[in-house]
Amino acid sequence: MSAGDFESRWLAPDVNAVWTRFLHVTHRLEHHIDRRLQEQHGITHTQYEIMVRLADSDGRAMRMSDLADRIVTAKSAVTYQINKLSEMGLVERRKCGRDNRGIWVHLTDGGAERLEHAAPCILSLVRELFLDSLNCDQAAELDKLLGTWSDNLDERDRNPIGHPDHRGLESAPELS
Amino acid sequence: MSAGDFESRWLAPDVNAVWTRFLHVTHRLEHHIDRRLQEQHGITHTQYEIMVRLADSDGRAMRMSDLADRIVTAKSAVTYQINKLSEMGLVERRKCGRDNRGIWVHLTDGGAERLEHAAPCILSLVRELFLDSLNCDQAAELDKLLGTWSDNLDERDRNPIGHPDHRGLESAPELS
DNA sequence: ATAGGATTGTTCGAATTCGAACCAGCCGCG
DNA sequence: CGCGGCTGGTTCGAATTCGAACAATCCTAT
Repeated sequence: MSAGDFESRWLAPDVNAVWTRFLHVTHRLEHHIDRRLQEQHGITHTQYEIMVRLADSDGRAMRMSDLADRIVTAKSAVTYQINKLSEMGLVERRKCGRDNRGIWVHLTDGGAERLEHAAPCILSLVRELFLDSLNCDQAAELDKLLGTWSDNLDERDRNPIGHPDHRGLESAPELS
Repeated sequence: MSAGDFESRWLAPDVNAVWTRFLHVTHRLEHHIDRRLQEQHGITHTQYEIMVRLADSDGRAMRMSDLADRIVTAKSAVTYQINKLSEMGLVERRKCGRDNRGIWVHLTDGGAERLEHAAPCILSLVRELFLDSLNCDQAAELDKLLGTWSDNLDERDRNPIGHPDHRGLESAPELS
């Protein structure tokens, strides 16, 4: 926490510390947004995310599974949330002819309206907390990093069993 | 998703898209690590985090409240987890003389051992997914960004009611 | 056609999280 | 002293999440 400490970290930050801070900041960000969203608009961050994803999609609709993938939760959780949103009238289930088991979740007009009411508020929050701190170069750099991480995860998911070409245990067992 | 699309995003990424990707990657990372941790070591990511924080602290001990702050969850959730870890014998509650209501959570020897068993595995995972993709400059840059975001959150928490000097609604109401 | 295998969504019970209410023990001020 | 206000932890009930099991449907290859 001393100035010297900070200075040295700035120049060559401990990579493990970066991961720790990443987790911490990430959680704080989400927690903050979630709370704000519930207090001022009566919806969860998950629900908000679902509605945003729907609004962004062609025909304001998505399949359940695709939603689960985007939001990164269990399918059952999506079912649960869609039930809730459906009861609130913000969302609607419709069968789509092609695939008789598939279901399309549609954002209703009410849902779109509700979203348009909430979005500016939380977008400005995101900007203030997150985006405004990025200059153009940093945004590009971060975007690139996100892409790399995403690719790493993709590869992992494609080949779930531990990489045979990577024995990961020869490196530091320290706990920081 | 086309090559041109990617190219242009690389050069001048849409800031809103950066936030979206950030959320997505963040969730995937945590999900992945959580699953691995449970499958191979029988503990939750939260539990792991708690134990790491304890191991990193002086005397391998922390106060409940401080833990709640670090992990960023409700105090009740910490109580719950500490009960669990305590039943598993990985952690121990002790009163500290000074403040009769305060409680110090200690990492037991068993806990330390368990942690030392799990840590290399998940550290190598974190490296592979996250850290190895950072060169030195990027790590420094990211660290700096994390600091900024953290400061933003600090200021927010210090002054919870919407900043009077910031009217956030004049900007784009688009939902992407 | 048709059996086997994958995919889609739901249901169910268990685990976890949250917030609000609550009980102490600390502190400052009369 | 002794009365309010704070802080640290717990308890409780409600909300949410997860994974596994299930049912229905599609797909592919014989």
